[in-house]
Amino acid sequence: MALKMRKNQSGDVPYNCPLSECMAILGGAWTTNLIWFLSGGPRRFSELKNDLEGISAKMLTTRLKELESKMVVDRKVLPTSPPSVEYSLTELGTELVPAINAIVEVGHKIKVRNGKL
Amino acid sequence: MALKMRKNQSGDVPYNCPLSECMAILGGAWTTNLIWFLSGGPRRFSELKNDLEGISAKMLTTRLKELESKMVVDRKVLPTSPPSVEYSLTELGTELVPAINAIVEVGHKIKVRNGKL
DNA sequence: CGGTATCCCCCAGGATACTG
DNA sequence: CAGTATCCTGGGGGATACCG
Repeated sequence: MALKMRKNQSGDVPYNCPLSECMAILGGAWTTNLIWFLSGGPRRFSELKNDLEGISAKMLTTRLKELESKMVVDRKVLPTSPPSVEYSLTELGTELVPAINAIVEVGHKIKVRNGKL
Repeated sequence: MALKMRKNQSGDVPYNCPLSECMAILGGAWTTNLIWFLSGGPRRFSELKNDLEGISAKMLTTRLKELESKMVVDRKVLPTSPPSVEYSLTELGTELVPAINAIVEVGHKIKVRNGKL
């Protein structure tokens, strides 16, 4: 199912372990998938919207902006008509890929092991 | 900040990529940290509550039950008085650790690189 | 100690409509 | 095509109180 992420009411940081920094990036719903698809190479807005089947334009924009502000994703506007925008992983974003791959790998193991969670 | 995870309204699976299985496990708020602390060895309820500073008993119970039902965590009641309960990672849970370590590692890189996200 | 029960807040994110 | 604006909702999860 889709996952949503929220801050808690206090707004404080509960992550008191080494996971904080990276989870702050990977935390948002769709985020890991977004990075996963971008890891295949630059991708345009509408392509990503297709990749992430079911995501709303609003959330895609939100996540992309968030990742852009965190220097994970690069946004490049191509001077075409109609305008097209290309998103790609920054160097930092690329560094997240191994972690995501590790997740994918375990996910696969789980799937193989017992077709169902 | 603390992260909350929610299902979407449709209840459908948006994860249309290899991340689904594992993220379904790691998705919950506190979950990665919980597994992280358990990776150090068996731990009791109150110890975990201390580890995960700020978590409510309710959520800790919820997450532990969820992970137990997903065969990630094992719950063992020790016949002591007062009663104590020991939680530990199952074999499956142990397989999640490398993925989490990968996340930790990237998080550390990020921290080193620019002390702030 | 190791939980469960209740109450309720809150915002991530979906749906829809519109723009340059 | 690539968004932005607005409205709304549901369930995650905090706070608190209580139990065996």
